[in-house]
Amino acid sequence: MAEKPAIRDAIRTQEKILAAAQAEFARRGYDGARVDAIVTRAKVSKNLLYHYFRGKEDLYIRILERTYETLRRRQSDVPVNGLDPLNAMIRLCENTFRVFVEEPDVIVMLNTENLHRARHLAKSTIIRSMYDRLSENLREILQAGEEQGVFRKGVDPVELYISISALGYFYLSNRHTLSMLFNRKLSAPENIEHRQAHLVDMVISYLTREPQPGDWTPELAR
Amino acid sequence: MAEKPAIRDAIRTQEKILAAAQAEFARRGYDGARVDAIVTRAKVSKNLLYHYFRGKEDLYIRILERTYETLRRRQSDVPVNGLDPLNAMIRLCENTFRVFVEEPDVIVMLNTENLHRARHLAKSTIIRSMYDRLSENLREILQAGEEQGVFRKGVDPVELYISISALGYFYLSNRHTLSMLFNRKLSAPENIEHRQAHLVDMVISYLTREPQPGDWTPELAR
DNA sequence: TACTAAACTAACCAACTAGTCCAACAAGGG
DNA sequence: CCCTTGTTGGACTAGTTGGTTAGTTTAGTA
Repeated sequence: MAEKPAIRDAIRTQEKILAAAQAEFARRGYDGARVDAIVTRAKVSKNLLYHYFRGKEDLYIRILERTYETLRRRQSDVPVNGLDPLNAMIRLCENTFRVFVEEPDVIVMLNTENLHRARHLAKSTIIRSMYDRLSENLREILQAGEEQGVFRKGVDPVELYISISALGYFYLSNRHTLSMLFNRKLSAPENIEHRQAHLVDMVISYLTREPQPGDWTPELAR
Repeated sequence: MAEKPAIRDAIRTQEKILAAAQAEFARRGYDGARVDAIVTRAKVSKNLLYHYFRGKEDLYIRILERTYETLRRRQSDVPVNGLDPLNAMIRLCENTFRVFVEEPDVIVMLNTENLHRARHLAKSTIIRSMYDRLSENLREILQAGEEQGVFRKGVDPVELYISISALGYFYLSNRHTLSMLFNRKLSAPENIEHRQAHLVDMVISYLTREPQPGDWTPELAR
């Protein structure tokens, strides 16, 4: 902000390349991305890319790491502590959804990485360490809610986190096909808002409903 | 069945090519898929592929159409009619999830198509016509449940369908990264079963809970 | 048996793609 | 002024990739 757009700034240049790489990978996926397209986007010569980075895969892993950093930072930069369990949970839901809405690149990166069966994620020790705190955090909220009698008992934190993510993620990641099939523009702001409310509604309904035995047959033993 | 594995059988050969193409596209996505890999998988010469199909994209669209056919057929081949709303809904949830579990290619194909922003889907009129009945069907179940006082009022069928899909789809499509981050093998059969029960639990909890005003602040107007 | 259409193949091609090499230029600090 | 560091340009390669050409084999039929 205070600095001029310096002509020769190694860090800034690398940042430009990374930004271009992110845009390209998030647009086309790993196999669809073109190194030439990245250097063009970054307005940088090809040599420079190979000067600062080992190559396409190296660049991809960097972007993947940044993706998870963004995800975790934005999920946890909320003062969830200090709130009562119900409002903490609502906040957590809204935050998770908001990240996906405001950082759409995240979704494509995660999809791409899953297409590759988490091959690159396996190589990155940094990312895996970021998820230790999450389920712990979630467990605390759940336990507090349980003790206060507002949440049902025995909720699995991981399963719940997956559900919270799922309700927003799928809506956004599959919005192109869904919009076409249901003739409804899912990315319209009012629909996004509506989805957020629906997400919160579902999660809280689930948590605040005491499951009655014999309520509905589990149907597992068919 | 009655026929021998005929040496020269045009239809059978095309089927072999399509099967190989599906395997390849579902494994690597559109850009990662290789035409050479398809002909090798199909044990067929390359030009035969170009004899029967226009090219890679044509083949891809064929597979995409088959994907949606499978999806819709397997979702609706259940006798949902005749059941009470609650059990009909449970069946619908289980079916939707089961398709994703048993036809994992579907997930990758849909992800791939969304990466390409439904570009190919837009070209296929056949697929779009398959989704007219779905939301109608869902609306009927919801209305019946509403009238019998077992479901809450004013549920949006499309929003609900997206949620039902989401809870299973995301779990499976992102299982590679999630398994690694949470140190839990999501594709283990017992976990799959567990997820199915959780999915049904969430959906039914949502539907059977009458939302109380002031229950939790919508938090939309911050 | 001669002929034909369809089924099928091997070899090839032109375009593309990730990555390299080398020579040079530009800016700023000492 | 020089030296380090940042940066560009262009030509190049080795391997891939989607797609084509030119031709062979097989089954059915008259």
